[in-house]
Amino acid sequence: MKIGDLATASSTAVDTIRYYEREGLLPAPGRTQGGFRVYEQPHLERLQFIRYCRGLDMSLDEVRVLLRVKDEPGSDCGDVNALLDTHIGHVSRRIRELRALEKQLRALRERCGEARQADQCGILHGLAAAAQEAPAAAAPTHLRSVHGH
Amino acid sequence: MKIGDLATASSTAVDTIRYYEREGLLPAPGRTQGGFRVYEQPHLERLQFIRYCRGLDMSLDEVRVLLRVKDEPGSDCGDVNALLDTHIGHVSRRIRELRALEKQLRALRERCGEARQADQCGILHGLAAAAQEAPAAAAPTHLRSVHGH
DNA sequence: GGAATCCCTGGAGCAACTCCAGAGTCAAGT
DNA sequence: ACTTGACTCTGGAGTTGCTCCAGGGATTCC
Repeated sequence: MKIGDLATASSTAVDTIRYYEREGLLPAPGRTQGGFRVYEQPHLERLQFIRYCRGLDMSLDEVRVLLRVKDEPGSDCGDVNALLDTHIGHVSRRIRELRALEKQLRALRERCGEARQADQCGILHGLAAAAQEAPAAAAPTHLRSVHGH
Repeated sequence: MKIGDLATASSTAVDTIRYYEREGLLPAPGRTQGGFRVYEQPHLERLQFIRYCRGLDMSLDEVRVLLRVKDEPGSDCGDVNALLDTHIGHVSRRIRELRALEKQLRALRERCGEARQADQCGILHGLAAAAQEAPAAAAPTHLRSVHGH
């Protein structure tokens, strides 16, 4: 199958497939005489594995670890367990952060019921005051995504 | 004050301050004869406002909207309310996504109690099977961060 | 006046793609 | 056989919000 077929079969953009190849996640496939990539079933399965892991919010580096263990059937899967534990930790921390954030945002939103003049907007005032009064919290303390830091 | 003082006072990296200036979030300050930036109190307040909003996980584009309204005291703050509502929506959707994700990950983790040979690892098997059996879910359906799409 | 510390600009690099231009290849229809 | 249209190729730039140089100049302190 050609790259377009693989893209359809895996619901992945063609550019993303080529990107994974450059990144060493997918092995370089065969080529036609004209230079088109030709994929087989194992490529599809590997790609689906990668996409599924990405769907679980793993980074490509994390996926790389999984693939490396997967590629050596005799190896020990301790790394996989550890990776998953760490990843679960990241996800639940991020959930806690976002819950706190949501609370803050809802409190802020309550300060301005509906549109008025900007200089009387409770939200803008609230933000300005909070920025002054909470200099420690003024710097972002939480992670942007589940990965990071 | 010079850029380093502003950086200290706002817990912001010097590079970040220059970046905000390039991005038009902070007005270009005065300069010494030698070309050093010289900031006044209003700069600090504006920067703290920006950093606080970033701490609330707003994008710089969102902050830009807030600042624009803030800069025109007579204007209507409807945009601010709308922005906050949208942002709260993003955050709570992201929380829901991450909760579902956490559940999936914990279920997966249960499949391999401790380290064994990779080809018998319940996690790797679970991932491979899920990738096959859930072709619709194979493509990431959720957002990476609270922003996106 | 010399050293240490600051500051300047411009550009590259991160993650994980996405989108483009300009050129070549392939399959189907006539 | 030839044309058309859809597909594919490579290489490079753009995205977000910074961060981290290198190779200079400015200031300040002793």
